[in-house]
Amino acid sequence: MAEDGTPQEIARLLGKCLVFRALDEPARAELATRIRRQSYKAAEPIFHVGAPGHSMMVILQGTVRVSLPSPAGRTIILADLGIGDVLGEVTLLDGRGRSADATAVTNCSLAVLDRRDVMPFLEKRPDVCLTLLELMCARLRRSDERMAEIAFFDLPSRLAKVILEKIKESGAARGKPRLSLSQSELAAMINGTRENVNRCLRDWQRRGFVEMQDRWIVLAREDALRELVDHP
Amino acid sequence: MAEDGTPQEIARLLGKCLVFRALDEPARAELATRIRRQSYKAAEPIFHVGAPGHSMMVILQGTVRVSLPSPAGRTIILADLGIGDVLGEVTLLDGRGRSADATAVTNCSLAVLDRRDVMPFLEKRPDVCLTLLELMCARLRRSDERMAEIAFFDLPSRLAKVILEKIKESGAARGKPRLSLSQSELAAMINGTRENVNRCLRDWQRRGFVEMQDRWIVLAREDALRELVDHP
DNA sequence: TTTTTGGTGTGACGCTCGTCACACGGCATT
DNA sequence: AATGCCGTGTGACGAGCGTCACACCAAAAA
Repeated sequence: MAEDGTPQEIARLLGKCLVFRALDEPARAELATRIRRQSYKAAEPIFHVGAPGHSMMVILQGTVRVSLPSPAGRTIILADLGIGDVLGEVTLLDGRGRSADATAVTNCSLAVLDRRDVMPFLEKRPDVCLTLLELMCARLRRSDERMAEIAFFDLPSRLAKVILEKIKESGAARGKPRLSLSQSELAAMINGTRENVNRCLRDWQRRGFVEMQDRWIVLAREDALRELVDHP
Repeated sequence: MAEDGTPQEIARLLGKCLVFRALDEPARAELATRIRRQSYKAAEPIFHVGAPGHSMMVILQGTVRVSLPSPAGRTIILADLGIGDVLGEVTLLDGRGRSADATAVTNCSLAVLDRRDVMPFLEKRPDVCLTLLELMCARLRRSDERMAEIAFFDLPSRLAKVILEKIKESGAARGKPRLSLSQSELAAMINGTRENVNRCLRDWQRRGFVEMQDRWIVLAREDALRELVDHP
C-alpha cells in the first residue's frame, strides 16, 4: 500500500468513472481535492469482509477481485473490477462493515473517497445520487442473478455461463475466442470445486466444445455452451 | 385489482413508510397527489419478473410475497413484505424489467408511484435519494447474504436460520415461540424440497429441538437451532 | 541441480439431496 | 356420502458433486 497522485491528475481520471463522469469540471475538481490516492501490489488485500470502513474507491489502474469467504474456508469470487469501476460503495453509504473481501489482482491504483467528504457532496448533488442509485440497481440485479444461478442451475451450466461471459468481456474478437483462467479460479466463480471444473472441461474437450492448450481454454463451439446455459 | 383512497388518507399512510417518513408535511402532500391506490385480492399477482414497469409501490395494507421462478418450475421466495415496505423500486429506478415476481399473500392495498412523477421529485430531494440509497444497501446486503447461505450451508442450517428469523420477526414473545408456515413454503424459502424439509423437521422433533402440533412449529430448543446455523 | 510450488488430470468413495411413489388425515365442495 | 384438494409423513433410488488421494509437469526458488 502506498500513496501518491496530484489532484489535477485524479480529476482527470475521475472522468473515466461511470459514477462521476457526469459531473462538470468544477465539481470534479472540488471532489478531487478530497481524494487520496492509494496503491496496492498484486495479491495485496484492500479490505476484508466485516471490517469497519468509511470509504469507497474508484479504480484508476489495475484489477480488483471482490470475493466472499465461507466459514469452511472456501471462497466465492463475486466480481473482477477494472479501471473506472467503483467498490466499497455499500459501506460508504450505510456505514456498516464491509460486505465482502477486496484484493488487488494486479498492481492497483485507487482513488479513495471518505464518507465525511462524500455525504455532504451527495446532499448537494441529487444527480450524482441518482447515478449511484443506478449503480446500486445494477449491483442488486447481478447479485440476484448469481443467486438464481447457484440455486437453479447445475455445475456445467454455471461453468458454461461464466466462460461465455468472461470471454465476451475480456476479448474483442481478434482471433479465436479464448480465455486464460485457472481451473481453481473458475471453480471459485461458480461455487464448485477445481476437480469438477476439470472433469467438466475435459468432457467438453472430448465432445469438441472447447480445446485446451497451454492453459488457454479455446472456445470451439459457442453454440453448444449457450445450449448448456439455456437448457438445464 | 381495484382503485380507491383519497390523497389525505394516502399522505397519512406514507408517514408509516420508512422511505418517506422523513419528508415534511407539504412534501408528503405533494407526493400524495401523484399517487394512485390499488388493491389486490389474496393470491393475486401484482407483477411478474421481466415485465416492463415504471412504478414502485408502498404497502399500505396486507402482505406481499416476492419470489423468483426457475425455468424448471421451482420457486424461491425472496421476501415477505408488510405494511410500510417498498417494492418494485429497482425497476422504477433503472427502467428495466421487473427483477422478480410479486404476489399478494393476503388482501392488499398498495400506493403506486410512477417513475415520471418520482424522478423529478428525487431530483429536487437529495435527502430522499439518500434514504433510497440506504434501502438499496439493505437490499443488496440481504441478497448477498442469501446467496452465501445457499452456496455455503446445507439444508438443515438454512432451515434453522429461516425458522429463527421468521419466528423473531413475526412473534413478540407472548407464549412459546412458534411459527405457522407450510413445509412447502419453508422449502421455497431455503431452496429445498418439501420432502427434505419434512424429514429435517421430524428429525429435530425426535431430538427434541422442536415440537410440531396442529401445523405449528413450536421452538423447544432455540440454542440447538442456533448451533446448527453457526456450525456447519 | 534439487526442491518447492502451483496448475492440471483422474479414480474411488460416499454423502446430500432431489425425484418418484404412495399412504394418511382434514376440510371444503358437490 | 363421495370426491377432491392440501398438507403431511416415509421409503427407495440415483444423480450430482464434494472429498481424498495420488500422479504428472513446468516454472520458480533454493
